[in-house]
Amino acid sequence: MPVPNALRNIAPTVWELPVGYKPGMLVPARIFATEKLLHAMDAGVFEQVSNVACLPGIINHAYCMPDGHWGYGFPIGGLAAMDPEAGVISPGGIGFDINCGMRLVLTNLTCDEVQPRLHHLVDQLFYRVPAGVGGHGFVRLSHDEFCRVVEQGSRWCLKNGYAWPEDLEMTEEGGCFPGADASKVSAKAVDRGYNQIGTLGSGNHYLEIQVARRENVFDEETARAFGITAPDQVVIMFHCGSRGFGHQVATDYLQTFLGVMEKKYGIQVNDRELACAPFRSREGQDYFAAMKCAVNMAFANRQVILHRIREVFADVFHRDPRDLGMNMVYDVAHNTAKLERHLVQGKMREVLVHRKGATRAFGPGMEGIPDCYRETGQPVIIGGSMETGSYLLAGMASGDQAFYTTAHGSGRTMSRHQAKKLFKGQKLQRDMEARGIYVQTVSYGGLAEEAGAAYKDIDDVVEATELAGLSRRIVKLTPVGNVKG
DNA sequence: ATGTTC
Repeated sequence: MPVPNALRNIAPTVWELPVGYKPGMLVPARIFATEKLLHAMDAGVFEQVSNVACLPGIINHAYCMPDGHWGYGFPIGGLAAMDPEAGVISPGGIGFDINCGMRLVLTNLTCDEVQPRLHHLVDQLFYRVPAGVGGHGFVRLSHDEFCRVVEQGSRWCLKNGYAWPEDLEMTEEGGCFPGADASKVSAKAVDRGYNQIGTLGSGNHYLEIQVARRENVFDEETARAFGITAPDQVVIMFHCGSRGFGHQVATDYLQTFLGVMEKKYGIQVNDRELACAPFRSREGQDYFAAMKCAVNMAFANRQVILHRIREVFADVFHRDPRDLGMNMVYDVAHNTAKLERHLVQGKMREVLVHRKGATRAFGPGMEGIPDCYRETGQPVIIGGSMETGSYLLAGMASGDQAFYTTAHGSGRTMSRHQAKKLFKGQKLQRDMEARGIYVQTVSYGGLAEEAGAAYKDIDDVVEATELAGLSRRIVKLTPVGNVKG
């Protein structure tokens, strides 16, 4: 793919489109990538990241991570920090699947211990963690009770027996963004979401049994701090978000913003998909409060899924989940907007950070990460495709160059439509089983869309984040079992 | 991503 002529190489893994690349840019646009990944990016990335650079109140740069690709308004892999007083909030900078994120859970089992029961284990997970479009969960909630879930997130789960106390500490922001207000959420969103707690969803959402092979440990000391202590230790990784609920919240407020952006607030954008409102406006604050509900719904969703996973392991291995060492490493969000304090031009100040397909990666010693990770920096979980593996990384002090943010996954190289034409789900399932990965899916078409070859090489993506100083590799994790939504 | 095109 040809890159724009105006693109300048600032450092080996940093590329910049200067102000003036297109009219209206307030700051330069920065792309983190190796030369190989840069050339694998679609033209939409350059178009979209430079459009983001035109949004009112943007600070420093508009950014795109190494796994960046074309998305709704913002690129997926997009990062933009706004001045909360003069800037805007934009749903396109967060994504439809609000608080889509990753959770990584330990076990003290080895691959050899799991292997004889792997099929049964994956089948049970497939049966007990509902997946697929329109899937509904086993938690029966009234609409009113669901409103408490979305205001309290993981705290609701703790009160209702779905969490261990320490799970909350190992979740970004304790599993609850404060200030969530269910009265800012439409009845339609509540109606779509109230029966979706504890469900995986579809698309690239999955639940995976993985192995930390000894030869894939990059930093043994940090791995140990993250709970990876034994050769061929088995871990569980899953990826999902706020389901139909978050989707409806995003849809509702995109509509609202389109109605007021120009007429009421006089804001012009290059693309209607960048619909936004001043952060301090009524509409902006309402969306922020509703978005937090979706964030908390996703935290609660992943928490209830973890509860179900623990039940399945207890049944399959006839042992208590505590005895199986099923503690969380961490839970990271990769589709959010959040007020954070950052050093901007030598001054600590509050900024509104939009991360869309981009993971917070706080470095060592920073406020807001668990004490046990103070020395190492926060754990960062980056999911690859179901065929090629995933990574556990750590935040770095040099992450300050991008508001302590890193990549979130592989990034697609082809559309879902193309992948479906190229791959056949049933054959893929057989091929993967021959290579030691047992897959269960609700949809063979959906499986084909997620073929490893439809994604960039995860090794390339994490290498780029490390070279750029955004996050460093700790352990590569290899899949042996997968439940595909 | 998504009661996958109100």
